[in-house]
Amino acid sequence: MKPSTSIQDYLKRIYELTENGLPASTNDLARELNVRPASVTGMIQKLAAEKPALVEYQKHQGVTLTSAGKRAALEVIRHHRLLEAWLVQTLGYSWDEVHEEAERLEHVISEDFERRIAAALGNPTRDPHGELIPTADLKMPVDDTTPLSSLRASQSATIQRVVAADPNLLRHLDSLGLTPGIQIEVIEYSEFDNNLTVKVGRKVNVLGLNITTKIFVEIQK
Amino acid sequence: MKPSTSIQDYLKRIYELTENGLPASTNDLARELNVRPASVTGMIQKLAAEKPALVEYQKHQGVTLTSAGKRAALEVIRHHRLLEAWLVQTLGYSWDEVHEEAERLEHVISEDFERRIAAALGNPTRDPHGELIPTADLKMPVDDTTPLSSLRASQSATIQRVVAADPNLLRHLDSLGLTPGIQIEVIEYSEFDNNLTVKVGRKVNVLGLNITTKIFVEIQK
DNA sequence: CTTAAAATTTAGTCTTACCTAAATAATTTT
DNA sequence: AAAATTATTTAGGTAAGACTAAATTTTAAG
Ligand SMILES: [Mn+2]
Ligand SMILES: [Mn+2]
Ligand SMILES: [Mn+2]
Ligand SMILES: [Mn+2]
Repeated sequence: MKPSTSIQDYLKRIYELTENGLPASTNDLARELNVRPASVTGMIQKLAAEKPALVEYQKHQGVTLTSAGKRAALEVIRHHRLLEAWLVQTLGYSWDEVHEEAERLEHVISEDFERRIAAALGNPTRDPHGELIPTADLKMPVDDTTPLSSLRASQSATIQRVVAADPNLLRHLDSLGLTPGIQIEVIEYSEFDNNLTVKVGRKVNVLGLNITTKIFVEIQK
Repeated sequence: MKPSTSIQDYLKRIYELTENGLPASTNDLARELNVRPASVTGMIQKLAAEKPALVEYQKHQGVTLTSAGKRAALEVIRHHRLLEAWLVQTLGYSWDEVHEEAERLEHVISEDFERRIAAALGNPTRDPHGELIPTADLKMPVDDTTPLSSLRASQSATIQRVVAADPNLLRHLDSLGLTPGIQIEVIEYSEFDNNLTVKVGRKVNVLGLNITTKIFVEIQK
């Protein structure tokens, strides 16, 4: 049976919070899901009791996904990211507007709908923010991008991915031309404040750590 | 506040069942909603108690929509029919496949999404089955079509609307070329079985009442 | 190592939207 | 007009998923 919308949201957040290899804490989940910690404990216990279990859970030790849970999470994430790509491509949404809409649609589209938009988009590998889209057989491709913050003077790169949810930040980056697919070149690095001076097209901008750690690039050889 | 998915479905069904001018019965609603009559009574009482009331209800006398209820129903119907049109246009769904998908999406799309697809489609007035789409300000246009069953020999007409939910019937009609926008001409009428012999393109078919009462046309002057 | 603070879990409620079984009302049949 | 049938409502439950308040554990500080 297909998990409820609530369960899908829990699994998706657990996936995201455990990408660093560590279990997700009750509090972190509560914050991400806009729900009280007590509710999270209740849901986690339920997910751990499902057959097959969707999460691995030890009291007070946080929670991780089982393989069944991970599969269900990737299913939702695939829907979400394909939807974002599709809303941008076919309805002219901007990348700061798509998230909310995809957040609701992801739970109700059919597998047929999923196949149709994937095909219509040419089976894209990244969403409008550059996040990798899980494949049709629910494997997450490995991301080999590098944070812009680790580049130094004279290095050139292509922006692959921007990790930001805040629409204001996204619009700001858009206005600077810092979007996936764009070529950039690092002009200067300041070791005191970690600022990077970056050339984008013919414009040059000085970017702080708060921005350069959120942009992931592929370095030019 | 936006009504729940359940309430939206109740209001939509009540709208449809009361289009003939009569109140909708508990049993009919239960059948349409795949729910038990007792559940319908419960929900109806709740909808009648809302402020403002969404339905008018007298015990044992059936239920009708208030103006607030009708507005909420038209909102859902507009979503449904725009979605159907859009799924057919942009994702290549056939008219027998769209209904189910739209039935789920209608509850979760934003008003922004609604505006975008309406604009992308050129503000269409009918969905793929020819059903009228409520306007953006939630008025239902008047339908002035005539059932094909009432035409007689030598009359010509354009198909406007096909009232059928059964995918098999829809596919059959599609195979006969009986779809909205198509020109037809009545060759012969049989008063014994009410069959109509109809020319569609260069093909001629004999259609029974079960089909001719489901096809609505605009008669050529 | 003991205490204070923070995180987590338990216990008990609430709301929504269903259900079944039983009671009542309305409609048909005889 | 009474009896039988059908439709509808009431009463009492269940399941999901949230919440608050209180109890317990874990972690951090002194
Ligand atoms: Mn979601
Ligand atoms: Mn899927
Ligand atoms: Mn429909
Ligand atoms: Mn709307």
